Amino acid sequence: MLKFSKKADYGLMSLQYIASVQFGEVTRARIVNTKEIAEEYNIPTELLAKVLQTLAKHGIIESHNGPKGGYLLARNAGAISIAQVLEAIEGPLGITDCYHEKDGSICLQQEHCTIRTPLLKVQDSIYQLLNNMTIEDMMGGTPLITVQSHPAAEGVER
Amino acid sequence: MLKFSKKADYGLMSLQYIASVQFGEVTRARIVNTKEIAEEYNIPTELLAKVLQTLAKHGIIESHNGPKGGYLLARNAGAISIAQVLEAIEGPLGITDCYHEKDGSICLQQEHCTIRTPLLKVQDSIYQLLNNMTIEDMMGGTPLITVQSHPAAEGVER
DNA sequence: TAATCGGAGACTGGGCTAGTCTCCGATATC
DNA sequence: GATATCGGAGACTAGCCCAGTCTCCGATTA
Repeated sequence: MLKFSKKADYGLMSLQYIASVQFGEVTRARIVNTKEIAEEYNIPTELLAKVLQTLAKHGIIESHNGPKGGYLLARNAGAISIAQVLEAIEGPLGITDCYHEKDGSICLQQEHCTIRTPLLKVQDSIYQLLNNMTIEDMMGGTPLITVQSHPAAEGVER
Repeated sequence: MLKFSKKADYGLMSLQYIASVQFGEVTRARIVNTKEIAEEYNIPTELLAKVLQTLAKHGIIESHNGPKGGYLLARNAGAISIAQVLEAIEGPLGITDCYHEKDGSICLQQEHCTIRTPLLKVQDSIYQLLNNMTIEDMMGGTPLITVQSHPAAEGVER
């Protein structure tokens, strides 16, 4: 449940990669193109292209056309939150349908719905969480860590 | 993004309703059946039946067969967390596929994946959030509140 | 001018969600 | 004990959306 789309994963990986190349100390700062990222992470090139185009359209990265073209972060990695990336790729956060009834569809439960308000609090909390974590925060991540499902958290502890 | 399934919504609404009938002060405590909840919230009866069966199978509610049968909360509303309900209905929490590779499918990005560890922290935070809110907490909710998308939270503020 | 990049649209297959239908077993009531 | 009312469970379906592919275009650099 509550899964990110693959596009979102790809987006986050790409941003993390671009940031590491652009601001990392290992190699000299340079522009990064779609193909390079796709090969690095084994992502289908043309799908990744769409993701990066979306991020560029939302002003998260800058695109540069032509040979030797590619992408650069539009602002510092510490100024790009996960929430912004997810919203760009997956659209606005909405735990429940009724929080953005764009298509005019009306919630049949609306008349007696009692979970709308409390769930909105949950949604806002999650949003804060995602909005407070940035690409920069993600860059300390060590690859190839074996991860167990969700360790501690079991039952209601209050 | 990050949307609950309708089944999850239905489950939460039902639990809230059952709790209000079972522990509420308005009417005398009584057992509640599928049809009653379905009519109250305009939910397809047979779909709701499946949801309730799932919740019963996970020990969140007790089922009683036969005429005058129905459901009761298996424990106090304060001891049923949203996380438990969602896990019963939608399966284990997994922000990203790689956190439960049951089907043996291997993440192609695994070799160089750098977002796995940081995203796991996000996931755990969300889990804590959902695990700390209970059906009882949801029962103060006022129906028919008009809700704007997500008000405050804008940009990265730290 | 040609090669290399991003931009953008149409298109497709597959899986999942939401919902329906049908039959079965359990049990309260008369 | 017969019957009506409940939950239990499985098969089935329509539709949507995600993931991925293909194709063509425009921009830019060498």
